[in-house]
This record gives sequence, C-alpha cells and structure tokens, in this order.
Amino acid sequence: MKVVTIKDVAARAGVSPKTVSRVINGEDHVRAEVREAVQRAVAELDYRPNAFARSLSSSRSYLLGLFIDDPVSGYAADVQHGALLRCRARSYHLVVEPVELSRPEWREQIRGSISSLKLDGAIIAPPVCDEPALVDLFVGAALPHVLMAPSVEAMTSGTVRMDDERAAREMTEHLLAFGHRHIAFVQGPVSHSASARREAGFRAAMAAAGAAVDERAVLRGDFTFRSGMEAGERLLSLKKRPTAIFASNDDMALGVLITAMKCGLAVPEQLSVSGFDDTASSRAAWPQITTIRQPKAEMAAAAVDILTDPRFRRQMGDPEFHLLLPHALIRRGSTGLCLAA
Amino acid sequence: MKVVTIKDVAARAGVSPKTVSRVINGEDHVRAEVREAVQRAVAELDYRPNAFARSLSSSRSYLLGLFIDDPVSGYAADVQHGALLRCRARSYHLVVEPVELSRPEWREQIRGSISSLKLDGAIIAPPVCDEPALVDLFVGAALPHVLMAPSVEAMTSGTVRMDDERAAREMTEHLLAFGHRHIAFVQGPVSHSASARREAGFRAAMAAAGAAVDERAVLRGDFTFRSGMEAGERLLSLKKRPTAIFASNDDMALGVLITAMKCGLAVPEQLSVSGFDDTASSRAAWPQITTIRQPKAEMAAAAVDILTDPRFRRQMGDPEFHLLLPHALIRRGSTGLCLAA
DNA sequence: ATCTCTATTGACATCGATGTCATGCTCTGG
DNA sequence: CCAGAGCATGACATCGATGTCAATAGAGAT
Repeated sequence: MKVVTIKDVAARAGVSPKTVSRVINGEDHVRAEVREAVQRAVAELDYRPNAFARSLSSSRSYLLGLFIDDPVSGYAADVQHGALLRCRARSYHLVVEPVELSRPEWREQIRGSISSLKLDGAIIAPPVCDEPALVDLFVGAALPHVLMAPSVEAMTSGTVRMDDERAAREMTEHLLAFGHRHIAFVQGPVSHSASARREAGFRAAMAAAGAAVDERAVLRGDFTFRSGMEAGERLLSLKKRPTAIFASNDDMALGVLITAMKCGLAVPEQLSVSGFDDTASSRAAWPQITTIRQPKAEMAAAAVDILTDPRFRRQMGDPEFHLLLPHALIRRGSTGLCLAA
Repeated sequence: MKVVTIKDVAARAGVSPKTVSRVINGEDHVRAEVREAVQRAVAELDYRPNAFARSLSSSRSYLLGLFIDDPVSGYAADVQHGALLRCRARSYHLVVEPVELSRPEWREQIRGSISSLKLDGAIIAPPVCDEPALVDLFVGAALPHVLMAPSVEAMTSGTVRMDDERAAREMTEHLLAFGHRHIAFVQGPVSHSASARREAGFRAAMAAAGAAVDERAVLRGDFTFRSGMEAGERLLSLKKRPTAIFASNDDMALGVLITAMKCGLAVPEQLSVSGFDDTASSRAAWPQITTIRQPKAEMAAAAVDILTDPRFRRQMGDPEFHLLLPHALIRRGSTGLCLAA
C-alpha cells in the first residue's frame, strides 16, 4: 500500500519537490528537458497528487458544489450530468448537495459545506437560486457562484439562463400558426420564477395575435405529472373546451396527454399538447410531445466554465459572466392543425 | 475572511488543540466540564473543521464514491438520492463518478479518483458492478466497496441486492393468477446481470404453472422506452397475440403500454402490461403500471452504512455485509383478468 | 572583463488537523 | 502510606503538497 508522493518523483527525476510541483501545475520557469524528465518520472511511478494536501496548502479545493432542490428529477439529472462532465474535463470534482428548504437546518448544512469543504465555487439550480436568503449565504462567504435560470441578474453572482419568455412566446405562436385560438395554459408553481416568465410569454403572444386568453383555461400546476393530469381533467371538461393545451413543463404535458387519451381524444387531431424543457417525459409518450429544448446540460457546463475561469473572481460583474443560452422549439407529433369547427 | 481554526477554539476554551480534536471526534478521556467548555467555544466561534487538513493527517477522507454507468437515468437518480441522504446523516460526502466503459480511459479515471481523492469507500452500481476488470481496480487498491445488485456475491466486496428472480416469479404468478397463459416477456440487455435473473424467474413460474413459453414472444430490449415500443410493436403483430406482456423494466413497460394504446388496445381489458423497478415511468402513464418495487434508495443507503461501519474493513467476508433487501409487488391498473376467448 | 538582469531552481516554512507518546494526576488495594 | 493502574492532558512530529524567498547561473549590456 505504498503511496507515491511528490518526493519520490523528485528523487527519481533528480530535482526538488518544488520543481515537480511546478511541472504538475504547468507553471513557467522550468527548462524543457527538466520538465520532460519529471513527466517521465511521474508516468513511471504512476504518481497522483494527493488532492487534500494540495488543497490544504494552496487553499484551492478543486471542488464545486451543486446545490439543488430535488435531485431526483429528470431536470436535475441533466444538469448534474452536464456539470459533471465539464468538471472532469477541468480536473475539478463535483459535490452534489440537496437543499431541503422545508427543513430548518438547511442554512447550517450549506454553511457547513461551504466552510468545511472550502468549495471553490457553487452552482445554484432553480428554484433555490431564487431564494435570496440562500444566495446571501454565498455572497456573505465571498464564494463565487453561478445562478441557473434565476429571476434576476444579480451583480454579485454569475448567471446562466435561457430566454423563457421568448421561448414560451414562440411555442404559443407555433400553436397559433396551426389555427388554434382557444389555447389553455398550465402554469408552473410560483416557487419557480421561470413559471411567471413562461406565462408572460404565452400571454404576450396571445395578445399580439389578438387572441383572447380564457382565464378559466389557465390553471396552476406544480410541474408534476399528477398535477398535469388534474389540470387536464379540468380543462377537458370545460364547456368551451380548448383545442390546444400548453403546459409549462414536460411532466405536466405528459399528464395532460395521458388524460386526453383516457378521454378518448385523438392527439393532435382533436387536441394539441405542448410542453417545455425537453426532458425524458416528452419522449416517453405517443405521440411524442412538442416542446422547448432547454439547454440544461450546456447551462451547467457553462456554469462550471465560469467558476473555473481564473478571471471570474475579480470581475463578477463582468457581462461575460452572465450568459444567455439559446433554446429551440422541437416539433414533434403532439401538436397539429386545429381541426375544430 | 478570517478562518477559525482549531487553535482559536483551543485558546478560547483554555485547552490544547489536541483536546479540542478529541471533543470534535467524540473520543474518550475528556472530562465532562472540559468537553462542555470546548463545545461552547466551538459554538461561539462557529468553528468548522477543515475537511482537507483532517483527511491529510488522519488518512480518512470522509468521502465515498458512487460509480455509475448512466447518471441520467431515473434509476441512478434514486440510488444517488438514497446514498446522499445517508452520507449526510453520517457526515460523509458523496462524489458521483460516471463510468464510461465505452471509452478506453475509464481505468485511468477511476484510478485517478481512487488515489487522488483517497476515497474511504465506493458504491458500484449496476451494470458496471458486473465488470470484473472494474471491480478488480478496487480490490487491487484494497478499497472497501459495495456492489449493488451484482451477479455473484464476491467475497472481496460487500454486496447489497434484491431477489430479482423471485420477484420476477411473483410477477409472473400475478399474471397467471389473472388467467393469462400466453405471456410475452421483454428481456433486458445482456450487460445487466439482473436481466438474466428476471428472465429465469419468469421461466420458472411459467414452468411451475405448466404454461408453455412461446419463444417468439420473448424479445430482447435494452431497458429504454424506445426498445419497449419496438418490442411492443412486434409482439402485438404476432399471429398468436399474447394477452399479457411482462417487460423487465418500467421504461420498456411504458413503451409497450404506449404502443398498445396506439394500436387501440384497451389496457388491461385486452392486454395486461407489467414492469419492474418502480421508477417514475411506471407512474407516468395511464393506467399506471403494475410493477416490482426495487428498494433502490434503501439499497444505496445500506451500502453507505456498510462502508462507514468501522468493522467492515476487517471482515469483508462477513455475511452481515451481504444484504438482501425485500422487494414488493405493486398492483396498479395495467394488469387485470384475462378476458380472451 | 565586469555588471546587471532574468530565468531557473531549491530550502524552508506553512496550511490545519490528528497520531504518538510522555507527563502528571487521581484512585485503588495491600 | 505507597506502588501501580488508569485517566486526562499537552508537546511535538507528521500528513503531502505549495508559497515565499534566496541562491545560482547564464545572457546581454557597457
């Protein structure tokens, strides 16, 4: 169980440990031949730097934290995966920290990870990125952090987001283009700031097209499959039944779709259904659901890039650290021409 | 930006750093009043031990690794969540490491995490836990590790599993009890050892009931929704159409179910469908899918318990470290009486 | 030929905790 | 009343890397 240390490498290469350290960290001021000798020694001994010793002495941890509300969701999985791969490419590691805002000890837990693990940076996913008390913890600790899809661009934090409102507008226009006028909308939970933006986009597009929004056909959901089913049931039993339903995420859209099938409605012939996010649920259905592709993995990867960019610490306010990533409307089988009388 | 160290606490409590360390780590040989004084000082200064310094000097890292093939799947999410919560309760942290067996550098990456992060233990999820070359990396490093749902109980590793064969038998019996005789089976990929066990259970139950297995109605899938749809299409176009389809995981069962709806078949009146695992997909459908609840989070939590149990290191062969967790058959709407002529 | 100046290198202290071991104390029992 | 056991505590070295700074050597300037 012998552990190879930097001293062993130094001895083998005939240099001092400090020089080995320089080579490992890609610093300047090392002659090419010495560098090669060290690299050879590293390879021969299969040397791996001890991450803890390195962190202790350099006060960098090479660790990023991912703070997330519901780590079981498909959304979380995509975000985590994107962050993980980019971390690996940058020789960082990722620590996932579930945040349970419902339990009072969440502050303690977060402060514990920050100061115990000496995180180099944090990625804060929705919806907890909209909790000011939480973000303040990071600001207070002067810990670089990036908010994903936040409601506002705080100047003390980096941000990575997509244009929810515009995307929702485009989706609504897509439905309008098919001739739909009576379009229902299933809202997301108020705790997600994206909910409001998506609804605003829907209303803006309707208004621009001169189509009235039937307020009885605007229902609140909570981004779950079940809430989508419930909304679907209520919408389909309306006297004036909508010809299209725009659910503000895919899980709810799937719920609506399943409900439509239960009611014997053909999709998209008798009812168009559209979602948002492009999570697995939108593909696990038939017809597959027309949706907005949210670049979740890319957003997470961009967050990692920002946090590991050495310039970031000094320039949190730099616009370069407020990214807007492009979305895309993905046309699939669940939306089509309005065939209503 | 002042960091509180153990020395500060020691000074405040009027004792030596070593004594503070004893209190923090709950060691014996500290007078009650001294212990209290130290705890008071810790609280007043809001002291948090530096995880890196601790790891460096104690050669324990308080880190567990979770090695997993496809971190985006619903299965992975459940496993991870179970492990995460238990880690937190035990003051450990979890590092998730995706393993891409398809890329040649996977060995390097794993060896890097093991020796760089000095993991205290590893949880190896299916299907990679059945890759001997991978497990050998941990055995070779003498790193305690637990295999989840492995094909065999290696004596060099801990194991946590469920009885896949028996569960599959029970599910088959459930269908047989509804009067089904012509039952189709959708196999999992050969890379998952659980696939074979589930199929064996299916065949055993069929044989015990004297029901013949129609080999044309046994198709291979790969645990994805899409492969379930494809299997469904082929099964439903068979001349001798099965009255029940048992898919060996939920994603495929969902694919089968959707295909049945496309074909206009009523479930469960004209076709019973059952799945396995109790992942989100089994509930994101209508009717909801009858399935086997696999205790994924519990298995992961148990793995954490095993790895953090101080006795484990010396007694890997101890039967106590080979757990079999109970499953359950969850009856939902997708299975019912066989109404075929 | 001498003097800067800079590129290269290593000695040594340091990060913040824990392991080891020595010390002094209290308590038991003969 | 004292030897010996055991408890409570602290001094000091240590884990394995990096930061600081001084020392050296060679290049170029005068």
